[in-house]
Order: sequence, then C-alpha cells, then structure tokens
Amino acid sequence: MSDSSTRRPAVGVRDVAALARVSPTTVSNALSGNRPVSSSTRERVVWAVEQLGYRPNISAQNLRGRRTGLIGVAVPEIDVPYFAELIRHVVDASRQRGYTVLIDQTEGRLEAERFVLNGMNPGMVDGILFSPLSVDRTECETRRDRTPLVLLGERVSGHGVDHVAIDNVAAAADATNHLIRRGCHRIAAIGYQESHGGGTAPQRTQGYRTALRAADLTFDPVLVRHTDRYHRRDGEQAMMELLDSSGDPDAVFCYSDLLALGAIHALHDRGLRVPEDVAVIGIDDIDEGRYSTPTLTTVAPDKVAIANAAVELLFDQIAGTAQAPRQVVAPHTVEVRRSA
Amino acid sequence: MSDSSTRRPAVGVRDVAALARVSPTTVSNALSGNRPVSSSTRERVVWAVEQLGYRPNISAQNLRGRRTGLIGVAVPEIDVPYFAELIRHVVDASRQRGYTVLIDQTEGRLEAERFVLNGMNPGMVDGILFSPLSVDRTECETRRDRTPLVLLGERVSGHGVDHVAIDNVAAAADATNHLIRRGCHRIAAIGYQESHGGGTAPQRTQGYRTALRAADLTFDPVLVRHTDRYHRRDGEQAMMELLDSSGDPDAVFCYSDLLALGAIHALHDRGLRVPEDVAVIGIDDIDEGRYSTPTLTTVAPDKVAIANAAVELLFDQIAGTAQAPRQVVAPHTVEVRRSA
DNA sequence: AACGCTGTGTACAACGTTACACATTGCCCG
DNA sequence: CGGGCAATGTGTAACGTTGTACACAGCGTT
Repeated sequence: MSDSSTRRPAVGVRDVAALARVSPTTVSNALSGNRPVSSSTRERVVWAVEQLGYRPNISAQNLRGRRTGLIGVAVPEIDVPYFAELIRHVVDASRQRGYTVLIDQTEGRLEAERFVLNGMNPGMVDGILFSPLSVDRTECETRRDRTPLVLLGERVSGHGVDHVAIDNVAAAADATNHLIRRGCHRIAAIGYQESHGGGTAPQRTQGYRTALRAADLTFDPVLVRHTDRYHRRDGEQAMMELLDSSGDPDAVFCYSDLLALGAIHALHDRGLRVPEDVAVIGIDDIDEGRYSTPTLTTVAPDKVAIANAAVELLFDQIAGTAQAPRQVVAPHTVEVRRSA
Repeated sequence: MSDSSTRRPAVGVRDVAALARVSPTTVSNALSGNRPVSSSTRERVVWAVEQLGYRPNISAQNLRGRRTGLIGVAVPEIDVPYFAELIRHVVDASRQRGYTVLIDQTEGRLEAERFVLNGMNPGMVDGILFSPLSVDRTECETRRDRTPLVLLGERVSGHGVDHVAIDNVAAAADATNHLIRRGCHRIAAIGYQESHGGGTAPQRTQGYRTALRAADLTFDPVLVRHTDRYHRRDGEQAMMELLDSSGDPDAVFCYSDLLALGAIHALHDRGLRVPEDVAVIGIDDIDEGRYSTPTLTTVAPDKVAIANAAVELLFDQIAGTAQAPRQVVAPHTVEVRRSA
C-alpha cells in the first residue's frame, strides 16, 4: 500500500533550525547545552523539536565526534547462565554511564575472536569487553587495533592488557579444601583442559592439585576428567565416565556450575545420593544453583564487582586516562549449600 | 608512556587511494564490488589496504547509506534463560545476514519500553525485535517512529504490527490437558496476571480455563496464583502460598519454566514428591529443565523457528518488501519428562 | 570616549564514505 | 574511417552533525 518505507522523512537539524528561525548550530547548542543559548531561543528550539519529532542522527554524531556510545561485549555463548548474568551487570553498569551494549557471540571460534581483537568494526564501538576462549595471550597483546579492550576471566599473570578476573588458583583451592574439610578423600575434578587458549582451566587444575598436596592426598589422574565445553551435558558425560571408571570418587570439583549440575544429574541417574555418596561443588554461583536439587555449593565470583571493574577500566581507556595495563582481582567466596 | 590514545591515525579511503594511485571512488568500488574495477587496479588497492591496515569506518557508511548493519533486540531481562536462548538464535540468524545484534534490557520499565518503540536512537539500528511487558498493544500500533519493528511473544490477535508468537491459548490448554490425562483433578496455575500490558498471561489463563471446562473440572480461584515476575523465586513463593492455602492441588501448571523450577524447589522443601504428590509442568523448554530433578515436563516453543521468523519479518520490513502486518504463529510441542 | 569583555548567534568546514554524472580510452562495426 | 558502445576511472556532492572562527550587540571600566 503505502510506499512510506522507501522514502524516509529524515528530519534533521536544518529542519528544526528553519522552523525555529535560528541556525543549525544554535539548535545543536540548545540541545546539547554545549554552549549557552538564551532561554527564549531554547524554548523555540525545543518547541520545534517536538513539532517535528526530531531525534538527532546517531551515525552523524558518531562520524563527527568519534564516539558511538556503544561498547561491545564478546563472550563465547550468551545463553550460558554465567555469561548471561555477567552481561546483565555489564549492561547495568554501562547504562549508568550512558552507554549501550552490543553483543557478540564468538562460540569460541578463533576467527570470531580475532575479529573481536581487531576492534570488531572500526568506529562501531568505543571499547570492548572480551571473554576469550581460543585466542591466546600473546595474540591479545600484539594486536594492531587500538580500540580499548578489557579481558574478562583471563589469567592474571600477564601484563599487556587490562584484566578482570577472580584468583582462579585460589578459587579452585578453596573449592577443593571445602571438600577436604568435609572429609572427602577421593576428590575428582571435571573440566580439565590443556593450556591452549585464554581459558581458566589450567589455573583451576593447579589450585586443585595444590589443595590436594597440602592435605597429603594423592593426585590420581583417573579422577581428572577433560571436557571440551562447560555445559551441563559435558558434566553429565564426564560424571558417567568417572563412575564407569575405577576411580570411585566421593566428591567432585567441577570447573563450572553447569558441569556440576550435569554431574548431579548423572549421579541421580545412577541412583547415587548427593552429597551423601558423592559431594559436588561448582564455580560461578548461577541463580539456578540456588534452586536445584540439592542446592548447589559453589565458589561465587562477585559478578557485580567484575562487571563494574571491567566497565571502569574500559572507560578509563576510552577517556584516555588509563594507566599502564592493570589487573583487577575480583573477590570470590564459597557459598555452602546442600550439594557439598 | 605513549600518548597514542589521544591521537587516532584514522586511515581512510583517501590514504588508500593515494598509496594505490587511484581515486577514493575506485577504492570504494574495488572493495565493495559495487562497480567493476580492472583486476590490476583491484590488486593495487587490496595491497594498499593491507599495507595501511585500512578498515572502512562504519559510522560514515551508516551516515552515507542509511544502513547500520545493526538490529536491536529488546527484552525484559537478558539473564532469564528463555530470553538468553532466544537471543542466541536471533544472533545466529542475524549473523547469517551480516547483521550484528544490539541488546537492550528494559526490565519491563515503561519508560525503557517507550524508548524502544521510538526506535531507540534514530539511525542506530535498522530494525528492532521487541519483547514487550509493560507497554500495551495500542501504544505499539500508534507509535510515531518508523523504524522496522517486530513484536515477540505478544498476543496474536492484533493487526497493527508484525508479530511472532506461539499460540499461547493452545499451549496453555495443551499443558493443562496433559495434567488432566495424567489423572490430576486439582490443577493449580502459577503466573496469573491481570491483562495490563503486552504479557501473555491472560491467554495462558484462558487456555487453562478452557481445558478445565472441557474436562468438566471446576475452576477454583484459590488454585490460581498471581506472580509479579516469572522468576524461580516467584514460583517458589507462589507454591508455598498454594500449599499453605486450603487448595490442596495435585498438579501445577506454571506459566514459565523458571516458575516451575521454583515450585519444584518449594515442594521438595515441604517434603512432597514430584510428580507423585504434585505434578508440575512449565512453558519455555529451557535447557535447565532437561537436567533438573526431576526433569521438567514443559511446553516447548520452537525457539529457532521464532527467531528465524522474527528476523525474516524484520528484514522484509527493512528491505521495504514488507506486506501488510503479519502474524506468525510458531509451533509448540509438549515435552514430556518426569515432573508431570 | 575608547576599550575590551561577555553573552548570544551565525557561516563554514570537516568527520569518511559512496552515488552520481561525467571523462577518457580502446575497439568493434558499419 | 568515423560513430558509438563498453569498460574503466575520476570529481563532486551530498549523508547530518558539531567545533571553530567570526560577528555584533550591550555594557562596565579607565
């Protein structure tokens, strides 16, 4: 019917200016408050703006001012609860500063992560929050693009780029120690991964081993299970394998809450009780764990602190007031519930 | 140290053109393929591009071409699993078409939803996928902004705007009928809401009542519990109230999976067995329900179909090939697991 | 009375890109 | 051999906004 979609009215400053009988510059100043404008003029301008339903064109502002008001957040998977919850806090923190968040889902693909390191699309975002998986540290540090970047969840030992993360070694040790104090002797670990990318697995393995050693428990490779991903199904599968092996664990430390919930599912399937037969602890403190059966004992990273710190570091970079690359270690606590 | 953050090199077409000894226009054509360019020239251009690390400025392209390559997705809460999973599919579908997704979290705030209806920031997104909560239908239809818009999860009876949703009345009836076939007589409903906004609650209530009537079961208002939100804690609380009342239900139809999981949690707390003492069914088919204890019987909307249909409708509008406003009804199925 | 300041408004240019109209060449064909 | 067409390249003008430099009035100060 109406051909309205092809023709865009595109009311701009010029139209407003004409209606208000002032110059475009004055309209701009009146709206931005960038320079003083007499109140009578301002009234005419806002009146004209409302008449015409004028809204400034963001792309033009971006082009002129080199600021988009957008920050990109790149995570492997949006629908992993930990990331979803983290993103929520990032969105909140960003909105407080007048920024909108753009989501990129890498699924851990190297190509997608390289795209992120290159600033996504130039001029599209003012800065990037990035939770890497495949890409390794040196690649993060040697990138050519100058878009402000803050790494999330990465290991804290490097020095080239801003970071925010919990102390993963300590977190894993805390989790393992909790199981030890509970009286467990055969403590399995689910989520082990070779040190290939930006993942946190190696540090968690280290914390696990350190805690075992400190308690004079022997490290049994049979009890350490690799998983490709950190989903429920991976935890379920690893737990199955663990039960089918001769490991005979009385506790499991899972590298994520989803793994833990999958493991609990497998244990129920096999008719084993949690925590009586096998205790389970995770990491992430996702909301789901507060309502699962049994409720999930977990290591809780302070997600609000992580999000706030990351956004703050990023805005320091954007504002140009950034110091030398900083590493923020966010606090974590052990949330004791029923599963361990 | 380096003051590099303040000075941006900002390599543009002009620089590439100079190095390749051609005009900016030719560079543009060579890269976009918009018009033919001799292969020798193209080679020089791509060489120059790589030399300089040139990446076209998105804002400038947007300004020139009135296309941002961005679509906005506005949902109440990102970290509600149903939305997180849906967004994931939307992101996938959008990427296939070369689009990036911008997230807006309204938290159901009227003000935030009005902002969405007004096209967010003009020129910032090419189109919007919107899952409304507070804003009502007429407000969606009378908006001034011309940004392409597709509504998600809204009721399908209206005609002013493109929609994608499951048949919520039928879905609720299917859920209720499943409980009835199971032999339940005292079927409660959790998630009831007055018809105030864009929510789907009224239709689900209607489906619930229809199914009861068809089975000659009496509708007992005591068994219908209102909740403000659809979170686990709301389901838990409502279930508690239900158990404290004299309703004595033998089954519960929850308007979302999170409500159902909260309800199950409450039932466990009270020492009741699911489904033996009280059967529970939800809607959403979130991944969590496949691993909960017991696994969750639920009505499964085809999220992939919803996402694809929504993106397709939106792109039809963006391309200007849109017909009269269309309503797409996505399929749903009952996923029978252990909880009912 | 001349000076300079403040307060207000304007014209112009530029951000980086691409559509458009035009210019140039070579070559086929009548 | 000249007209015309295809193939390729270029200059110009926008897209809509805002920073900068400038204009000009009013007014207090020396």
